[in-house]
Amino acid sequence: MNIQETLKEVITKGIQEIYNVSINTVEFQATRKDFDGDITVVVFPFLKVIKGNPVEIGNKLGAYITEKVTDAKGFNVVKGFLNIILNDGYFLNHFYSIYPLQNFGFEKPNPIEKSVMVEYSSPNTNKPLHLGHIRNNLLGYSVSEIIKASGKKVYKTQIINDRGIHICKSMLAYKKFGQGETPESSHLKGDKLVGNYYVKFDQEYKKEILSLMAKGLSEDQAKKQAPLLLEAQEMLQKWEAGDTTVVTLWKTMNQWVYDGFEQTYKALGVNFDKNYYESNTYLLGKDVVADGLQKGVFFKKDDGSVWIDLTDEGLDEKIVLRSDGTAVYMTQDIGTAIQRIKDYPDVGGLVYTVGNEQDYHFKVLFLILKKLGFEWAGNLYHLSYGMVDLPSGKMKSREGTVVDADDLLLDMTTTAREISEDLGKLEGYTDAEKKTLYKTIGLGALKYHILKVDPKKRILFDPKESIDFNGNTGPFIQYTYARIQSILRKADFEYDSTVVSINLHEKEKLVLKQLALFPETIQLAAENYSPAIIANYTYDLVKEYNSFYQSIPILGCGQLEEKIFRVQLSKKTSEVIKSAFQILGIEVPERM
RNA sequence: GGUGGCAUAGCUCAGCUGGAUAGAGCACCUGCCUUCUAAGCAGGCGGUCCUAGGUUCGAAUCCUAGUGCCAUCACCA
Repeated sequence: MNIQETLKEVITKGIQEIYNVSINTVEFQATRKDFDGDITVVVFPFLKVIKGNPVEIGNKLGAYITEKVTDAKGFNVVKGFLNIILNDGYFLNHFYSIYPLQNFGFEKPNPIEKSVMVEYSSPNTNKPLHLGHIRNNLLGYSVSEIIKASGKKVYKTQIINDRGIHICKSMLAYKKFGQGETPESSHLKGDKLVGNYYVKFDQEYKKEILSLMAKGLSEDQAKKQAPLLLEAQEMLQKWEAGDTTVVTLWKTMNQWVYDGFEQTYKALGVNFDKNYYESNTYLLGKDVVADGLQKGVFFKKDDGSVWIDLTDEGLDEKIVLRSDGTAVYMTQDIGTAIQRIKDYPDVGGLVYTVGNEQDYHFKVLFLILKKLGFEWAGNLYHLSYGMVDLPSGKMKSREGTVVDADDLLLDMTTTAREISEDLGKLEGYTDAEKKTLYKTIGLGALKYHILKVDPKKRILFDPKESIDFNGNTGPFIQYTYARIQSILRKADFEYDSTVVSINLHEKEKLVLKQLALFPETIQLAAENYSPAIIANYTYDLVKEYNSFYQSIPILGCGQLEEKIFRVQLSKKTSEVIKSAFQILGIEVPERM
């Protein structure tokens, strides 16, 4: 039983004995640093059943607790706060209960719990990945790992948007202007090459619009009648009809893009258990809609289009099937969700990592699935995150105002190299080791920078201002890890024994307390789908550790038992740093 | 206009189910490398927690109204 439960029992009993009233909750909080004590009981809520002065009640309770609870050695009362001071033995016991654990804080997959499928990335195959995708990928990957660590099996997936008018646009531009260019001939990454033609299409299309407008058409007319657009639409029809030439080109260009994406994913350190392709799923869902129409979940309008009426839920009517019987995005998403549960019957819930511009779409999707009566429909979550904007505003691929993912990753590595070379601490490292390290640090800086922010908040990214490597940053935490590794390398004595008879230093206690919070932090982060909670926890841990590190000697400590304990404490701290960063998708270096 | 999100130090952000004097980092200023890695530590400066009401012993946190920014409301994705 943990100390909080023990205290709750004792307090309940104490209040019964002293005041002859019963209470059912006790409010605890960690004692603030500027007060003496370890755990605090808030007395105010008791005033509802006990009339009296909170300080007096606090004193009586404090005395009762110190008498009954062996781990409590003293107390003080400030206003209505009863601060309880615990014995060092309590902290040491707790430490040795977690010290030997391999994956402290991680819950083993619970066989009773249903698995979760997390979708993230889900790119279009007509342009390269940019900073917005990076946020998506980092969030999706990390949330997957966090849920896993919280005790559920997780499948990572993406749906690749490999068909549609936008794909035809780059295909058409390539056909017209490509002159047989390939990634090999141009030495371009495949996704970059294809992206160039997407931009090219837009440029040529705009020219056509202008010339049509010069001939007297309105802007709207010109946009609809531009020959390039008509041709792209025609291409889409041919694709849907299975036209060999179009499909061959589509396959070729998509493969280029996949190869390019694969490189970027690898560089980012993300992966997937299962890929879905829109070209396979876009027709799914139609049967379900027909079914739902029979059941009366949907209704048909005179023109044959099928809708759902969500006005009762405060939303609008939403189309689920066009009048010509073709599927819209929603149709597909309904079908894909059902398909996923079919493919993975152990999955009991889905998480969609998609930007907050699609909040409405997912609200509707979830409602529809619920109305269709799927029992898992209550376990759908839209991991909605804020946009990554530039000082100039939104990133737009067609206008070239994007921060390219590959470029950014390279920049981060370069910065890491420059800083490392300046500091010059890598004597004895081979060039290959250094290269790996620069990547670890650069990537760590970027990932931490993005993940430490609450997902729902938008991020303003200024390419001119470099991402920090000092303060509340990834490299700072990695650095602390590396410092501890250095200590462990130098600790050339046995430090396996259990230490019992030492007086804990205040700084040691602070580190211990923070370590103890790791398991509940993982659960909290999983419940909130928030890597930011893990990031902030880790930062707090590292701050406490550094303060300890710098104010008392570890290896230089003359007293053997204390020295052993300090090494053990350091070791455990580094393990937790590593675990926490692992679920953020960030690596830690042995030296830096 | 309807709906949703966000608003905390000059800048970037924490602040768990309401609790003590609202916390970090960056920037600026002071100290600390002949002792375990100074990508660090210790300290200083800096706040009408958007505004106005309300609930409460107690509100940055909950409720209402307003303001600002963003998103969304298509037989688009």
